[in-house]
Amino acid sequence: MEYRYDVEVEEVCPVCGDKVSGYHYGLLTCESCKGFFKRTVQNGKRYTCAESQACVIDKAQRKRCPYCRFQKCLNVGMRLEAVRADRMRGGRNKFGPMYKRDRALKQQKKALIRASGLKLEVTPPLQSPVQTDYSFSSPLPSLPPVSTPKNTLPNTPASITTPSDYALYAPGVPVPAHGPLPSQYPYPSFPSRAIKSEFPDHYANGSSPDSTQGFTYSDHTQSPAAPPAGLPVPALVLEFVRCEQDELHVRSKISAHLEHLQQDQNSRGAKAEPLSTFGLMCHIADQTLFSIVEWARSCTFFKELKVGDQMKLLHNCWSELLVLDYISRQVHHGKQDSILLITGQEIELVSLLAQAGVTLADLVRGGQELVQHLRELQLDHREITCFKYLILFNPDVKLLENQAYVESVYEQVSGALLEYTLCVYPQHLERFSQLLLRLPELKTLSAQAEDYLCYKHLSGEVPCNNLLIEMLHAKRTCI
DNA sequence: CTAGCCTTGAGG
DNA sequence: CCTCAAGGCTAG
Ligand SMILES: [Zn+2]
Ligand SMILES: [Zn+2]
Repeated sequence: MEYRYDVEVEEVCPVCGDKVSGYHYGLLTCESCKGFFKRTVQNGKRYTCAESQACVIDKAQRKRCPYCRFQKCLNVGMRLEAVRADRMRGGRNKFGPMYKRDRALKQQKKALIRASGLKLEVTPPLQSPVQTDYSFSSPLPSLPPVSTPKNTLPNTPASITTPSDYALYAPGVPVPAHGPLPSQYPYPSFPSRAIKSEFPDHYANGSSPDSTQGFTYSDHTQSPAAPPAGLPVPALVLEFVRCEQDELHVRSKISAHLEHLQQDQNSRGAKAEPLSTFGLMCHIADQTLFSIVEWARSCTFFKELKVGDQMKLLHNCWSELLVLDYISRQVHHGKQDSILLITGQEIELVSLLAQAGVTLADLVRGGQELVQHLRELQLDHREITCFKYLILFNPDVKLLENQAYVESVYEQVSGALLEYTLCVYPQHLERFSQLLLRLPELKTLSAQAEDYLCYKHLSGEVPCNNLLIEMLHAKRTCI
């Protein structure tokens, strides 16, 4: 089998099935649907359906019922805001970065499917009596196979089903199918004018988990100093460190995002109330979460999993990873009476505790205890990295397609961490278990933080359209 | 109206 | 520079 490098799995227009010509108004569509959507929105067209508003739209029949065609355009997520009111040509709009992310994801998915697809031909079907060996051998890319059930259609994003999945992985939010509306144009959603519409007034359907995050394959060179004891750092640990994101890079991205937010806020004049401190914190957490997801998707082992399993793992541990990020920053920060934000800002603990309610104050105090404990243990950045993997590859997550793989990764990481702690502190045999005991504490904290966030959300204090809320939704039924 | 092809122009 | 999604144009 000759392999062409880019076997472009012929992408198809989600509206009519014709050939895709690029991203148009939020997603990949064909040229004709692009034009149709533009004409319709620019001229404020209203159509009516001669049948029961359920006409089939395909390449052959798309001309028959513009009403149903436009309806389908909206349903698949084409965005009214991307049609420009001023008809300005050229340039880029705010969807640019999103398109980039979507491309990166599609490419990654393709690679994943290819990898597992190839494996499928060699691996005997299910229940291999042979214990699969997932172990990590030294020259790195001996990455474990991911078994794939045969019925997976490479072309269908079968694993993307929930709204939160969509927000995470797809451009644009699909417009929920309203009943037969007097007008086809969706109602303007909330006064959440967080996202400016390019097209004026009542057509706007403001809702977009907009993010300025793009993919970065950071290849910064860490200098892995040999541990004091002179023993070699386990290869796995080195690999983990190599995959780490550059903190400064993440910081600058988040700072830029917040700056945008601020500008947006200002340009809207005095009409909008200024962003509260809590709101600001939510945005910071949200952006941090984006960077965490980005990290996970590009990290060793994780990217080998199928998207469905990736989602389950992330839904399970996002808050722990978020709290770990916070905690490890404080450990590194090293000051008792202030906390350090990812943006580089320092906040006095006293003033924070004074402003915070009881719940938040308890949370912060709980966090400080854990920080103190970890400082005493002299937790270093390599161990933090191992923590991230131990949290991500939680063997307790159920209903995974590749449970054994996740368990195996967990085992290997904890083995590597043990080895590492012994090579740094050969005399301190307790250290490994001391470290591991912090994980349940961290889990407790993160659960409390989730509860707190949920409460704040219910009282309407969390800014809309963020990944934070999507993640809460994914795990809970309370909202 | 439709849809293929053309021109623009901000962002990288 | 180049890219590529936005708008423009015009036969059919
Ligand atoms: Zn189409
Ligand atoms: Zn119809």
